[in-house]
Amino acid sequence: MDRKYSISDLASEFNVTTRTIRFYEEKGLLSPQRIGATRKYAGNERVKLKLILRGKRLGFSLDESRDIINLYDPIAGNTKQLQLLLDGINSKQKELLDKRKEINSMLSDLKQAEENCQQALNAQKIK
Amino acid sequence: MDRKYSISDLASEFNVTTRTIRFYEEKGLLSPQRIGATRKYAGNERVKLKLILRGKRLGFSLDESRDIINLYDPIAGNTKQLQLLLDGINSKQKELLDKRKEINSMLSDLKQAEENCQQALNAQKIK
DNA sequence: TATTACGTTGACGTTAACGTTAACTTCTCC
DNA sequence: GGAGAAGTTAACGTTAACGTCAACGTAATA
Repeated sequence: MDRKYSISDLASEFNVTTRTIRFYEEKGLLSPQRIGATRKYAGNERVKLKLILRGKRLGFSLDESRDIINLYDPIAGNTKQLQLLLDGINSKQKELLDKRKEINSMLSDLKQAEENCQQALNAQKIK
Repeated sequence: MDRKYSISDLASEFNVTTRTIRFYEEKGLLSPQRIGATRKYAGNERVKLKLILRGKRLGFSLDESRDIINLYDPIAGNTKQLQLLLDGINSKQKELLDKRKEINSMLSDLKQAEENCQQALNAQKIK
């Protein structure tokens, strides 16, 4: 049905303030329609916000998130543009694979710490 | 051999400024030895710095990184302390699993975008 | 011996990402 | 019709994470 959302709809759905959403617009990350002065967000704008917040949780800056969003942009006219877009996508993919590797090593570090901790706890129990 | 490092050794190895390293100390994340007034970093301090920077790349704040470092702390005396430590480790593990999931969905989004882009490029070639 | 390199401690400046407050409009509802 | 509730712009405040001097000490080296 292609619903529309008010600013506070999105704010409460994603647990951010309306100030935050307006700030993202100010930075060129969102571009809602206007009914008079009031903002109205269609589905694609909602998705953008979702992408921004996911980016944030993964340590991307707003500038980076803007770039990421643009990678999904279906405009990209000529071949050169498309090639640039593809390069951007590939580079961001590598970046993410690196992050995933780092997460994995962090997880294995923590697993080690967990075992040590378990060990020490068991030693206490025996006593 | 348990080498020691100067502040600029670490700075150049990890590609940060000495200011950054001193700042981390100021925030209680590092605690190098002193030879006179000069800082000297042993292996464990070097590892801490590594953990901090990895944390940063994954979107953790310095406060969070300090907590993470403390999860590896082998002091943890009594059972209650150990249990708390274990809880902290488990909670951080879950957090990381969440991040990994988000990375995976971002990767699959990008894969989709890549295919679309490839598609469009092929369409250009045929022409 | 003077310059160059590296170290130190302040202390103030900067940027990203919002928070907060003010002053105002517009809509709904009792 | 007046009292919220939700929207707006504008402007200043705040915090984290450093950058950037300045002013100084020390140690090697040309």
